[in-house]
Amino acid sequence: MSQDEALAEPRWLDDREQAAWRAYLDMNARLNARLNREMQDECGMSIADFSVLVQLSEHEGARMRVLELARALRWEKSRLSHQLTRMGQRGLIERSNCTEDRRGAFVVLTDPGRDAVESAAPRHVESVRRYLFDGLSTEQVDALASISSGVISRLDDACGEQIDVCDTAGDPGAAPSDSCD
Amino acid sequence: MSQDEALAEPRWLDDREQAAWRAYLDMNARLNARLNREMQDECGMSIADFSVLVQLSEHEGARMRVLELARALRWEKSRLSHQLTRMGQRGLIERSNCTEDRRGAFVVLTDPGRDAVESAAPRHVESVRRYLFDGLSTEQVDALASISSGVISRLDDACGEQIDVCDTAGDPGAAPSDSCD
DNA sequence: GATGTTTGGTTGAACCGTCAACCAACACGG
DNA sequence: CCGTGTTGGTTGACGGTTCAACCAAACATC
Repeated sequence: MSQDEALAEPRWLDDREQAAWRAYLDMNARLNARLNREMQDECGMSIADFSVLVQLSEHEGARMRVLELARALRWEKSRLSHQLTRMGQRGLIERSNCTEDRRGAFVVLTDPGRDAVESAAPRHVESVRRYLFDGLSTEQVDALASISSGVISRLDDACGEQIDVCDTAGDPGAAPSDSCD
Repeated sequence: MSQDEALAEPRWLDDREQAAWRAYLDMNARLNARLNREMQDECGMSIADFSVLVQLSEHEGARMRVLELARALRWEKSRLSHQLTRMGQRGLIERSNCTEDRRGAFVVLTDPGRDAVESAAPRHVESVRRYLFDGLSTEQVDALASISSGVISRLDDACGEQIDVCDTAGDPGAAPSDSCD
């Protein structure tokens, strides 16, 4: 043990970093938990449901191919497939098959689905405001954005070295326009 | 719909806030995924396993009561119980019953458990450094900390209004000392 | 000492996410 | 037409999380 550590010479976190890391982890866990619970209690669906509905509702025709949706959400296709099954059972979306490419499938927003997302969105934004943005200065907002995008780009870089599910074809900076996951 | 919205008058996020929120969500999802994957691939355990082991190893005697552990991790007791069962099966911890309070149970770190956490810790820190701290200025580190603790305290406040699993008896600022979840 | 309440902890079912396997349809070379 | 590979998508099993129910020991009270 001590030999490994001596060889690897790990640079432990200093006090400030420790404090920041702990606080970040704590915030994360609790903010996610809270937003999810509120969404569940007030709107009867999960944040995951909501994210899917948002993507779909923002897309013209409110219908998308499954993989297109998966890429937009940065989800694995398997996860999305399971999710769609559940959402289909609750009537939030429907699947319809694609005539051009008969392997493919479309996901279509149903009327109840649209109602659900339209009623959930403002409440969700309120929560995000209440817990996050209403307490932040504009500098803090910018700091959060720049920290986040820095981390993201470092993760992207690491993506090349190791195997990972990177979207090879990127539309960097394009596409989605609204608030959600 | 438009009536509800008119009544509730939701303050949508402005562009900066949107950008920050999206970036934050994205960072979160991907950083968690990455850290978890690395922990799994390199050390054969999850971040959850690691967190439990860290708490345990930092505690004198490397043994804790179950609820003490749950409070330290801010986990529900049920979640912890399941987790401990799995970890017990893999030999990372053991349960031993408490003679003073015969309802109670101790969780004890086993030797393999100690080996596992001691080998995992430096690698984990390296990853956190690589993706997060090595790319942040000291101002950004402080900003992250202050943003996080702000959100946490707002969540704590909201805790009074609504039902939630707040630790009523708080040791605010006390206890845990090292890097983990 | 019977009775009710709280505390410490486990269990089972249901839901969610990941992984690996799989299947059907396109695509292309020969 | 036949193989071979790739793409779009689903499925099943398994680990993880939550919820509600449960149990036993402790405590309290009369």
